Amino acid sequence: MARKPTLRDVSRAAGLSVYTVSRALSNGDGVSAASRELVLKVARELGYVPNRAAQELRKNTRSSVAVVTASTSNYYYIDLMKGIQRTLRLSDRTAIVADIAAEGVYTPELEDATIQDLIQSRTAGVIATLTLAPHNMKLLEDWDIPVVFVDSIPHESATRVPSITTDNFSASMKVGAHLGEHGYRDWLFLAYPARWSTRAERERGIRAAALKYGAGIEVIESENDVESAYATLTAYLDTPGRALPRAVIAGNNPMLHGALRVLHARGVRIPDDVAVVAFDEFAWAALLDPPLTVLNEDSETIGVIAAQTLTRIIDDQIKAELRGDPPTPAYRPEDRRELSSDLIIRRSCGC
Amino acid sequence: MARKPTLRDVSRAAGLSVYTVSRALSNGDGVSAASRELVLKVARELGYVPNRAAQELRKNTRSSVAVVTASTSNYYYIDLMKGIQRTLRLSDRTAIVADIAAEGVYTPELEDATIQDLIQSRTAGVIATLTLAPHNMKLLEDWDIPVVFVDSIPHESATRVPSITTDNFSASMKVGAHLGEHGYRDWLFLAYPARWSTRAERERGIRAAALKYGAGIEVIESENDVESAYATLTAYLDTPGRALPRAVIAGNNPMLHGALRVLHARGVRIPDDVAVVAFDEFAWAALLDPPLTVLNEDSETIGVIAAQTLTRIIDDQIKAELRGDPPTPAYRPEDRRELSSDLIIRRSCGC
DNA sequence: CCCGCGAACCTAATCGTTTAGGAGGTCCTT
DNA sequence: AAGGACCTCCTAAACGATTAGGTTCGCGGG
Repeated sequence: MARKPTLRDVSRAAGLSVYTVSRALSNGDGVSAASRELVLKVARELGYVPNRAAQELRKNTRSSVAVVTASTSNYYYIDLMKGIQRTLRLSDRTAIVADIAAEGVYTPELEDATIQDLIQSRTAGVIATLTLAPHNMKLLEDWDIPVVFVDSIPHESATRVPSITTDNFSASMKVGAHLGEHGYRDWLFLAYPARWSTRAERERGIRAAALKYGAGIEVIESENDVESAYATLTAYLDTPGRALPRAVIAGNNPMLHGALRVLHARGVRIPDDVAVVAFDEFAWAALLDPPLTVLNEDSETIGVIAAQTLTRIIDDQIKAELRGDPPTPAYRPEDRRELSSDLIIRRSCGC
Repeated sequence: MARKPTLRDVSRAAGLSVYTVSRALSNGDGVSAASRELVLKVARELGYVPNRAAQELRKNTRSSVAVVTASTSNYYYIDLMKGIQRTLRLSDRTAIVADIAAEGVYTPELEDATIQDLIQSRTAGVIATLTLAPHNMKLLEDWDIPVVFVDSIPHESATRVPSITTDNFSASMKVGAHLGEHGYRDWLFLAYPARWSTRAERERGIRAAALKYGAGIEVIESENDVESAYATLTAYLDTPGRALPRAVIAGNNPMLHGALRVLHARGVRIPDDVAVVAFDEFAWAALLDPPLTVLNEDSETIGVIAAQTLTRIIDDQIKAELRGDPPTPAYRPEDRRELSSDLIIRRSCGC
């Protein structure tokens, strides 16, 4: 098309003012049935499609929500995104994913740049899967952009911000208890960085369980991707004088993947030589060799709840704005939800 | 913040016109070093962030690229997206994923609505992972929105449109040949709908191989998700008088998942009772029980190439526009790329 | 001393919408 | 017949940026 048709083109072709055309297309009143029909017909013939940038500029609205993640190699995000997308579709919003990890590695600069970018595009809201830097939370607050945390919780300076998480402490206790009941007394927790707030809770739960069952617990930390997990665990096991632990607890999906790869590479038998349990159930867990005992965080549901919460806050904001009130996000205490999760017992624990 | 600072606010605070401020912030010339510094300082103090909707409207540019998919439950997309994101980041563009499957099921209406939505937001370009309806291709063409296909190829009415695919025919031949050399003579191909053009190629290759090795081949089709695959295969096997095939070929990732679940549920031993091979290598394939023999489509590379191709076309478009030429996407014949792929032989085939 | 030129800056139009504030016309009520 | 109440439709001002086309001013050359 040489020049894309605009409202004015439709207006000229229909012999009506742009006002009437606009109203007709947006289903507003103040337009006779005849005019509306004419407008719709002409618009169709011309192939008119409204320009969203112009609409958003004029109406001061925005239609997309950003999901901020790092390390998309985490398969857990698939289900999460599914839940989010499904829910957002109901209110005609779209999700864009903003990954603050380049080549798999997180950098604070990239986090800052990403947030800046989100503000530039005046995102309607943010769903964050990891704890964001306080100054970035401040920025989002300044611009009245609501944030909902998922899985991770916000930095303590932002306690009002909603979060949908699992009760990671109890969950970890369950994991530890199961290991303890198997009689294992020598555990290794393969953890990811504390940037994901779940890390601390999970470690705390595991440690509490270890204490209760009189088990020894070692915690090692790796970057949040498969390669790092592989390297970290290998280095740990290769340290002279170090014996295999009796049980390995993988902190999340990438940690699990890395750990399984090193155990396979070394010909270690699971669960006979070492038992393996992990967080974050995912589609293939039951089909692995052996089938994996994992904690079932229902991440699709978490995604749904997060998206619903965010949607509600955004809608409230819009209403407030119409009333002439400031569009400060109205967070409610009950938006901080903590779901429980079950241990799905399969074979890798020794059962 | 009560009212978000705009260019005008910065202009007033700095005592300079909006023109000067705009030029200073966008690093243009015609501004003295002193003024530029002042502007930057004031902008920082006020927390000014440009409004992208206004910029895009005025400059008639757009910064995001849409990835059109259906059925995100396909794990194969993770690597693809990784490649795409990584590449787009280089040119300051962002990817938004537009899923044209609601609750996992594809509908033509949703495809139309999605395309309409992409045009409304004046997307810079589209990466399509499945064949789009001809009228939607027409629409995108009318709006000068370049499209690059990935994995699938476009409908025959749009032969000039680029596509980055694997050579599915040869690949399928490899799969079939390997099965043939194992001496298996009774194959079942679990396929997804032909909306993904790979389906036809893959079936053709398998059939050719079956012919060559004198094997019997049955093809059954399911919707492109795990549940459907499970149901379809179960129904097939439950048909009275039907025996287990000697080899199952899973057409893609969801088909594989469904198939493995029914085989596990029935206590069928792999590869002793039936051999399993699949398309689309993915992260967990080597850790399954047994480790899976799969075709290695390097989907991250495909993503990179697709994003590079699209980026180049968009940049050419922008240049053409600056010259005053029409912004018709300049597709080149060499943009139709077909990569080869290897069979990764593990254990599920009987090796 | 005057002219010309370039740098620095400004005014105002523009991108494609939405919408406040009227204007004109029809029709009912009294 | 006059006054209102409604519709329908229009004009023109936003929204927040970019930029074409001036204007002003200082300075160097003739």
